[in-house]
Parts: sequence; C-alpha cells; structure tokens
Amino acid sequence: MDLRRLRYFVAVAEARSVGKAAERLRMAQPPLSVQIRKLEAEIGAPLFRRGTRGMDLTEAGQALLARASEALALAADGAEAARAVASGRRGRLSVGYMFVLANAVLPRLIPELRRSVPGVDLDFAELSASTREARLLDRSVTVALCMPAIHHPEIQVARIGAQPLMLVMPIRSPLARLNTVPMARLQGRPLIALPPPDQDPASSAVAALLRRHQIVMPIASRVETVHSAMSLVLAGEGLAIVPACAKLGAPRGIVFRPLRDAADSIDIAVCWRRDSQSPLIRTFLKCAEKIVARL
Amino acid sequence: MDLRRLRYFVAVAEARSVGKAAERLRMAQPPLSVQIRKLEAEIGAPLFRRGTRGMDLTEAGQALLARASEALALAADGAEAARAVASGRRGRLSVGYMFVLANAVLPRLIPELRRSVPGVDLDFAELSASTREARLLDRSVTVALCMPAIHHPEIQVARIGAQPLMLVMPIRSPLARLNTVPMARLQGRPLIALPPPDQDPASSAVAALLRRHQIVMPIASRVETVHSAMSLVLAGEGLAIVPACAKLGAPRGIVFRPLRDAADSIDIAVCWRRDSQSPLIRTFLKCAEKIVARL
DNA sequence: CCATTGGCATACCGAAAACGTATGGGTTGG
DNA sequence: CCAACCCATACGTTTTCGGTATGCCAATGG
Repeated sequence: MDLRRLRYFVAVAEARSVGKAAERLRMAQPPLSVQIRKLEAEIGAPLFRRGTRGMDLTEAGQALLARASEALALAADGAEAARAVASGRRGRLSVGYMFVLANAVLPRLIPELRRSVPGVDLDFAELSASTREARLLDRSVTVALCMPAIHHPEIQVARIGAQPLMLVMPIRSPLARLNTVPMARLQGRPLIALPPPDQDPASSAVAALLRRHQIVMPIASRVETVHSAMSLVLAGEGLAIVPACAKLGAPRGIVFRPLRDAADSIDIAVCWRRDSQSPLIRTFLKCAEKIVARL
Repeated sequence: MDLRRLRYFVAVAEARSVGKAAERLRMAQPPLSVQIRKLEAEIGAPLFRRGTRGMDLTEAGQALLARASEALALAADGAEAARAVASGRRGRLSVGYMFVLANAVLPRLIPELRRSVPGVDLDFAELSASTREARLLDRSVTVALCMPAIHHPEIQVARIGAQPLMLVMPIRSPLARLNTVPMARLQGRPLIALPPPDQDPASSAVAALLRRHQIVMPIASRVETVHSAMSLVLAGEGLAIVPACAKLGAPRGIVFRPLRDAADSIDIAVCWRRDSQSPLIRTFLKCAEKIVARL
C-alpha cells in the first residue's frame, strides 16, 4: 500500500475522471490509469465504476476514500509537525531551575518564554543541587537554570549573570548592626553550608572566599537549598553565605549584609546536554539572559 | 512522502536500531539505513540521534512517529474497509419497497436482513409507483422490492413470488355476499385504478384481465397506492382489483373476494441496477425470496 | 595498546516499478 | 457516419529500490 497510489486515487475520485486528475497531477493519463488499476488489484475489488463520461466511486471506493484522505492529511501533518518541532515553532521544553533563582527569575521568565514560543509545551521542574546533572543527562529536563554552573564534559554551559555573595544572619545578631561585615568577623563562627558543585567541597565559591581570607568557619549543617540554610540561620544554628538574589525568598527575621573586601560572586548559568540540538535551547537562553540582566 | 518510508521509520523507531528493524522487515540493513536518511532529507531535519548502541528518536522524530503510525493504521484500515464493503461484510444497503408489500413482508424481512448482514447499515425507503425507476437509476436506493416488476433496460429483475388479484369492495356491497365474484358482475362498475407500470395503461395486469374477459369498467379515480384505493373503495367511489397481500393493511369495512375464472396474479420482484455489483444485492434477494415464499 | 566486535553509512550493481508516447476501442453527439 | 472524448493497453526509457561488499567509528576486552 503506497501513499502515492492513495494520492492518485483521491485525485481521481475528486476529479471523477482519470484525464482531469492526471492534468491536475501534472502527469500523463495512461500511467495514472495503470496506478488506479494496480490499486484496485491490491485491494481486490473495483473502486470505480467506469462510465462513458468519466469514473465514479463504488461503495468500496467511498469507504477507502474517507480513510485515504485522512491518511494523506495525517502523513502531511506528521511531516509538518516534525519540521515545526525541529525548527522550534512547536514541541516541548522541559526547564529545570534551582530554587534559589525561582523567586527572582521565574515570575518574569515564564511569561517571557510563553510569549516567545507560543506553540511550545513548557514544563518546569525544580532541580536539587545533587541531581541536576543526572536530570540533564537522562533528558528529563532539556535545559537547566543553574546557580552555580554545572561542570561536566557532556554538558554545555552559558554564563548569563552572577550574584554577589552576601552574609545572612538573624536580625538579632550583633553583626546585623554593621552595614558591611569585615571578613575577619566571621572567624570561628558556625556556617550553614550548601552542597559544593562537582561533589568537591573545595569547589564551592564560599569555600574559596574563606580560604582566600584565611577564615575558618566550622560547618554546623549541610543543607540542600538556600532556603533551608536561611531557616537554620533564623533558628540560630549559624551563619550562611548566599547569593544576593536569595533575598527575595528570605523569611522575616533574616538580614543580608555585604562582606567587606569580598567582591566574590556565584555564576548564574544556563546548562544543557551538548547533543541536544533543539533550537528551543537558544530561545530559552536569550530569554533567560534578558531577564537575568535586569536583576 | 511515501508510506513505505513511514513504515520503515516506525519499525526503526520501535526497534531503536536499524539492524534490528531490518531483520524484522526481512531486508538488509543498508537499504533501510538509506531509506531513513532519505526520509530525514525529505523532512529536512534529523529524526534520530545516532548513538554507539543504536538509534533514538529526536523530538521531531517523536512528533512524526505519532502521526505516521496513525496514518499507517488508517491506510490499512481503509484497504480493509474497502474489501469488507466489496465482499458485503460491511457497507450500506438502501432498500426501497412499495407500500403494498410493507405489511406482509417488511416485519419479517427486516429482522432477517439484520441477522444476515450484521455489519451493514440498512436503510428503508417507501417507493411510489411513479418514481421507483428513477430512485434505482440515480442510486438513491440500491435495491427495490416491487409489485409489479419494473421493466427497464438498465434494471435487472428477479421474480420472487406472485399474488393473485382480488376484488376489493365495501362490506355493505351486494357483491360481498358472494364467495367468489364472476367477472361478468364487474361490467360497467366504476374502478379505482392504480398507475400502470411503464406509463402504459395497457400494461397493467388489471387492464389485461378486464380486456381478456371483455369487461369495461370506467375509471372513477387514479391513485398512487393500494391503500388509497381501498380508502376510496370504502368511501363508495368504486371497486378495486388488488393483490391479495394488501389484505394485511386493509381498513375495517373492506372485504376481499376472489374473481371466478381469473387466476391472474401480479409478480413480486426484486429489482436493481444492472451495474450495481454489490454482493449485498444477492443477500437481499435470498432473504426476500425466503420471506415471500411463506406468504 | 591493539584487536575485536557491534552498529551505522557509503558504493555499486542488478531488478523492479513508474512515467511518457503511441495507439486501440467504445460511446456520444452532430 | 464521422469526429470527439475518455479510458485501457503496449512498449521503451528512466528512476528508484534492494542486495552485497566494504568502510568508519566507538566501545570492549585481553
């Protein structure tokens, strides 16, 4: 069963004539006649009644016509859908994000995205620091909005911004009276730590900052998210050093202070599998850059 | 866009491997690989991600897969539907009948038909004597249960029975006291006439009967149906000569009497266009023969 | 580190299918 | 009775398809 034959069949059925249909199909009449007869042989029944003034569908032909034109439309639609997905006009984009960025970025990013790619199914998923690589690698998210960036040979990273590190403490803390906190004042105080990227404690921006200033802060707890860290800080478990944008989601009773002599920051990055060639990734990147630039 | 290519595409997508799919399709791997690449060229986008352990659909490929398998199913279903219609397992049969036969035949014929061809859409339409040929010729009915038969070069006729002619009169008529009525008693009485077949007044069985016995009955009225005739008879407008089976639909106050020395009858026939090759016609014929034989 | 294996891609050739041109046959209408 | 119209058939040419042989690449294992 060949789709061309069905196309020919539909043309002849609509034109009610082999000659007219051949003209419309830009081909000669005899081969079209042959194809129709071959189709009839394949089906095993006459599809047309041959009259002296053209041809007319039999009942069997009518039964075929309905499904044949549907099948043709479906095949054409399938090709068009594949092209649309390949070009980024349609499809699905699964966006992963880390919760630190949710409050600062998502409320403006999501509407912007929907406006940019109206035909695309968008899908958002929070990523935990410990599973974000895996989610990208197994394609359960197509693109991830990360902070800090991921380092992995299969993953492509585009840095789109950065946030300065700030000290986070309860409002009752004596340090809260300072406008900026000197690094030396952190010496020996308990720290609520976040998971370092790359499973390597030394790779964290906070660790680097402390190391450079030769400050030692004992780790009171390790938590998964900046928000958990802030909760523990509020509970008096210690201090935390987090990106400035976390302020938007901070609970009452928490204050943010810049660290004197510390211009350190954490990158905001868009990350995706190197072999994901979806054009939606570029679109996402542009939107994210635009929104993050305004922070 | 070729249906074979889509079939190949679906096979490869399901097997997630060109080699495995080729095996299942009973062909060599290289030509299949070529066909897949041709399909990708036709679409203008990669449909598979080639890995070292086989192939995997891209998003564009997934978009195509859904519609491609639907299109394949539809094409197969179309062929099957056409075969089913051609063989009489499915389809539509539009049955025309003349009202004289409705009461005697339809109540038993319709259930019998539905049992014989359960997949077929049946459709019944009353035919008037004056338009029955036209309804067959323009195919608005496929087959007609007629009385009397139609004569037309394009129409095939199968005689399946006959009904004797009987005299119809009001119960109060003096003739009603006779068990059989001699032909001579009809001389000069007004007749409620029915339309002759073939638009020719001489072609009617009643006309032939009267002519043979040299009886003249003035025509009081011409009506379309036997039932109209019986109504007029009841109203005292005249007598009518009708087939015996009309008795089943006769109004109260009407009596039927055989005519002495007159074995004349009217044929019951199944009629259809010579060029209608639907096998349902044969089935219908068998059912109708069986039911009419029991009259 | 090299050999082997598994999988897809490419090249080439023979076979099958489709298309075009030429032509025949049947019916309609003047 | 001839011309016009339409579908069917025949035949040669061209395109396309499938099979075999082979190459390339990556992963695996000794």
